[in-house]
Amino acid sequence: MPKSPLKLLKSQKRNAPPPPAESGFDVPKLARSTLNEEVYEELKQALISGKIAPGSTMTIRSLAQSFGISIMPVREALRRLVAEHVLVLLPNRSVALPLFTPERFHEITRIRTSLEGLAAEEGARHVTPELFDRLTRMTKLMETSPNASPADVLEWNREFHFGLYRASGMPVLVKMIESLWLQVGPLLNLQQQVFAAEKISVYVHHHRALEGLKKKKPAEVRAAIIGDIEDAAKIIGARL
Amino acid sequence: MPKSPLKLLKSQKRNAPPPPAESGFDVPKLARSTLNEEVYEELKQALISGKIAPGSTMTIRSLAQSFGISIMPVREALRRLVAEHVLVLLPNRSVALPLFTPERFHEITRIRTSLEGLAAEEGARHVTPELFDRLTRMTKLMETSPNASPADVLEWNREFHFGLYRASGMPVLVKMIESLWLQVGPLLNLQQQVFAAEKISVYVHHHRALEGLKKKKPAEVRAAIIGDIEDAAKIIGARL
DNA sequence: TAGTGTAATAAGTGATCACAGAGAACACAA
DNA sequence: TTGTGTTCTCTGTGATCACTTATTACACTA
Repeated sequence: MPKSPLKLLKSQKRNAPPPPAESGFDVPKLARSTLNEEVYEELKQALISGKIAPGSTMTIRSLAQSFGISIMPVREALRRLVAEHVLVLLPNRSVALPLFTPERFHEITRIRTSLEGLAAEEGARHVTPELFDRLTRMTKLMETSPNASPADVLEWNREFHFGLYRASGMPVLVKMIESLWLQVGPLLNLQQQVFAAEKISVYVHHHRALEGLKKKKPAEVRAAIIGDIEDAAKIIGARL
Repeated sequence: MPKSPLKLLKSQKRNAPPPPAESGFDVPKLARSTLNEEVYEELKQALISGKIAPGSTMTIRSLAQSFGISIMPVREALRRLVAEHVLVLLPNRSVALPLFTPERFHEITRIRTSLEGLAAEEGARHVTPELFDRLTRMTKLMETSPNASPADVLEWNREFHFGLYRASGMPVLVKMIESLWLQVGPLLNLQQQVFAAEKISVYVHHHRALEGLKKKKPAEVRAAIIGDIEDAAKIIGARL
């Protein structure tokens, strides 16, 4: 089991003396974010961008040292990711990014079709013209940017899906789908690389969804999103 | 916003000198459980048994004092429950059991029908004769125990549902459903009290499910479970 | 009496320390 | 060389302390 050193961010010590002067006005900072949230976001980002290999373990202390902070915020961030099933607790009580078995992947795909199908159908019922334009723009962006980085394409794809899902007005559902995307995060990256390499286009499903939105047929939107998920899963599933 | 004192358990201090002798054999203790897990389980139990009122806030220190331990395990247990959306983080960063709005309840019900429908249908495909017997027994138990405590009935009902769901062989799905049940936990208790008071029987759905299992018609099992969820939700939804 | 500003208290966050268990490294014997 | 036992290090868990922020209480003034 490889151990990832994970030198993500070498920030300065926190309890070192404060920066020299800091004279002048402070920015309002509406929502003071805590250190553990920053670590959480940082780790999440590392996961979805494929910087951490599935199966690798990580220790609290080494991460804390990489971040240049004490172990407390790292501890909380890791436990949160475990609670969200993004990381798993090994019997030794150390945390690891779970390995993807074909069974687990297949199961998550089935759950995704069920949940995202619901979100898509309900989102279709509440779609506004502005949202429709944004979704169209995202799809165009993906199609007409052959040289875009996989990370960019993934981000556009994410915006397309979640833009539609959020329109459902079902925040709990959206959170659950986000959690599922996080769990398949390491694979999404692989998926996009395969797509880019083999020039596979799954945008037919996006177009079907847009069509369904225009015709105000929520059931068609649902079918299109499910097709999108299943087609992508077929590619990845074959490579597990 | 009421503050629940929550005197759950007055255990002895942890870092007090160890018990006098402890001579004799220790039980093997396969999985050494940590203090934060115990607190987590304890709080979970308090939630599903309705001991904590929705909307009430709780503080780390007061809980720690109730348990007679330091704040660390309580801190981790609370954050875990927040990560699982059982508790919410208020803007003040204090935690609370969320209030149930009709919208949230309705949304969770829709998600439940989607997810539990899937689990029921898939469970029906893998049901064994032994499991069928157990499910039949649970239903009989519920029907023929007019004086059973609501907590007992809830437990039997839970075993019926999750026994079926677990047969699906989809552990991720089962975990997600468990999380949803936890979120509606405070209402499940209310529900059972209403049922007991008004002698409402929802067991027709259980019988339909058993029938579907016997006839090997997974789709019918799905429909029965969805009917069960929606009927129960109708009762509760009307009282929100 | 009502409103406001200040002091006192409580609570969450982060750092550090202490401890116990697991794992690795190493030395010694067969 | 291989197996075994011991030691040492590493890691997670829990306790305690320090700090900052938010809430409450209280006193003073209009």
